[in-house]
Amino acid sequence: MSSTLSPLLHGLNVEQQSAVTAPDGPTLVVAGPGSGKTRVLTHRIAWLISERDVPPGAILAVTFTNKAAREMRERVDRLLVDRDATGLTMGTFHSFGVRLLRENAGYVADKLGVLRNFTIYDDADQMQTAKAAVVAVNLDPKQVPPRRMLARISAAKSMMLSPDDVAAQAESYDEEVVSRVFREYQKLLREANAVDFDDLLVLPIRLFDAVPDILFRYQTRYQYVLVDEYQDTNRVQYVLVSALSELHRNLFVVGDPDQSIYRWRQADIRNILDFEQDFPDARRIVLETNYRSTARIVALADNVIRQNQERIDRQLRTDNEDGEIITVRELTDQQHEAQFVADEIRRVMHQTDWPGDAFAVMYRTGAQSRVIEEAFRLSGIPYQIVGGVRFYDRKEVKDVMAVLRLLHNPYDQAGLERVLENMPIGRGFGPKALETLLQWSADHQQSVLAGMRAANETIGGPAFTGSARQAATRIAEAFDRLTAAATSKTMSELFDDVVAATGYKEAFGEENEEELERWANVLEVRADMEKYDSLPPGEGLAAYLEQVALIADVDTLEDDQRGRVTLITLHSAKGLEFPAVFITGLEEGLLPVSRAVEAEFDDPQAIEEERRLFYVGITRAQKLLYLTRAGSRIAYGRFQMGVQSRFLDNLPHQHVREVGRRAALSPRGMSSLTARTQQGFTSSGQAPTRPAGYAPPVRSYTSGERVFHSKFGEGRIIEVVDRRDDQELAIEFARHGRKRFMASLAPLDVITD
DNA sequence: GAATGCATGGTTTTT
DNA sequence: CCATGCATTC
Repeated sequence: MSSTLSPLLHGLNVEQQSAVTAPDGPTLVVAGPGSGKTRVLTHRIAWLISERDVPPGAILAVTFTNKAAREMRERVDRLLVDRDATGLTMGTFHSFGVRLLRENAGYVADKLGVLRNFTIYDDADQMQTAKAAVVAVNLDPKQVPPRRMLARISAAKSMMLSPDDVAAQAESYDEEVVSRVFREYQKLLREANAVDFDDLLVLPIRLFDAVPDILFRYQTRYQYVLVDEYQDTNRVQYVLVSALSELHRNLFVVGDPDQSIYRWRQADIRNILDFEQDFPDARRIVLETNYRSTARIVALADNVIRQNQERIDRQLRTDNEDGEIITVRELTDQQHEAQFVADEIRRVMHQTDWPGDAFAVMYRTGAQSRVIEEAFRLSGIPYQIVGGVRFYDRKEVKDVMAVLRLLHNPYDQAGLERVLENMPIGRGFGPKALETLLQWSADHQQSVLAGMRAANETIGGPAFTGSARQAATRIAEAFDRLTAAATSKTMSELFDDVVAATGYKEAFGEENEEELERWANVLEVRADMEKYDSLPPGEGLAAYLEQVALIADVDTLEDDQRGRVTLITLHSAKGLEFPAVFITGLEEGLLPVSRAVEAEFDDPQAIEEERRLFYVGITRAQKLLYLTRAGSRIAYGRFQMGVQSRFLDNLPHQHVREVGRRAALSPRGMSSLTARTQQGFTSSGQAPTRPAGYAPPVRSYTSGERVFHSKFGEGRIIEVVDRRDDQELAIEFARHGRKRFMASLAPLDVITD
């Protein structure tokens, strides 16, 4: 390396540079929001390749989403001048897990009993399997909800517990039940030659245990292991990463404990907090200068996160300018809230020329997007939703996908059930026949398709009734033809065969608008598959299915969707940034979510995680930040009064302007309706008490009041016109004459003296 | 075995 | 409010 500064270090601050050029050995980078974490990672990788001559194939970088991986790879490519990053392994934990299982398919089949063409079960498949498992162990799905079982099973897997482990540790009937369902669930997965998301992490570790040579090969290969979002890794991921980096010990992790928001998914914050205990020689680098947000936003974020008890004290800093004041806004109900967001986006767009994609609207639960969507449609604001019903979750898309899955993995029970239930080809093959088939498959260790084929074998075949046998024969023939097509035709040709052989097209009416659209979605799958036409037939199918299984909501977020406002959950928003951010639904029960509020006394961590989530949202904003809430909203079809979120307490009032209805804010703890009624009967005339330091509540202005405007200085209100949710003010300024403002938007303070 | 209608109960968050 | 599951009907 020459003595001149590497171009890779240009524009990096001292801490960032020391992270990028950190010597070998374990390194922990604690990176606050907007502190250039992605830059550090990409520059580090580029630096290893170009300055340290590390072969790209010796580097493994793990990210949280596919999108992040994609972007990071592009950035590394751009940073490398006369080299390229071919061979660099970059992806999510799950995609890496799949890759590992595929690369060692022979051993995986021998030692773990999972064949090379395994299917990755999605949520619905997992749920179906969990339900079948509950039934199989003679329990009632109504009393033992499969949903909850699935959560428990997933939790167990995340901690690398086997059904036997769970059984051994069981101390209650409840845990006993979990272990039994877990064992059955696992058995069903194997019968279907399927894996769930957790298996993608657990199976590689089991493989390493079974065949240490394989682990050694990967340890040798990956001289450098880098992990992004380390605060959100769970136990399995921790074990995987530790194992892989054990030989070279070049583990470089980046994370921020304050942004840990996946505890419910067994993310273990101790992974990052204890990093230095796990690796006593670890180097620690702290990035705390924020380059993303205005000083006001940073101050607010800092103020919010400081209220968490369980945290390492850290100061967020920025050299950015103050920026615009932050707006806290209360609206009467969720429709008004949505309309406010729409109107405000319109207004700011007009004023700034920012495109729609400069804006993001965030919320705690997916259900909240609906009303916002409606308001946007009415206002003609283009938007894209992250989450909600994904394209690949649409029924018609999943139906077609199920056929493809079955062609790839003839054991795929969940796939077959879907086909039989929803496609014309399944006519005449009902639940009874299915049960017979599944039983036969389990008994004979044969695939479900093989069972269909064996329908006419009088000895040893499944004991179908006459009509079911006919149907089975028909189905078997269709799948035989399709299986042949799958190995000889391109993906788009295969698609055509699939819809023809299953009679699926006929299932859609011609006149019905909705059905036409659903059919259009099916055709969209074809367009999607065409991208894989260039691959050899068998491989195209495998690659396509895998891609679809591991795709996440954020992965579909398009950067080139110019002009579209992003609607997104707070969870999905992690790692993103936008010039303007609206965080909606700042109400008790929503943010923090009710489950956390209920658990408040048993589990204070739950509320703290909610606060971190709020913090993540705040720190996505670069220039403008709005926090909104509705005074009431319709939940479960019923009217409900809202109580302001505790997270709006104690905001630094110099950075915040609160605008809302005149109605007093109710104290928490009782239903707001009750609170208001009680207030109505109080004769003391005293305002309800508030926690100390609470910023003055939003107020309505009255004519004659003296005010201070941040730009025009002192003035007096001479006219007030009430508007919906707002007031129009005419103000006479001492030095600037008369001006008109909307109360909600003008940077005004009332001069009380 | 399929279509239709009613009741029920459920909402965090996601790879 | 909604999606899902179950019962009733043909």
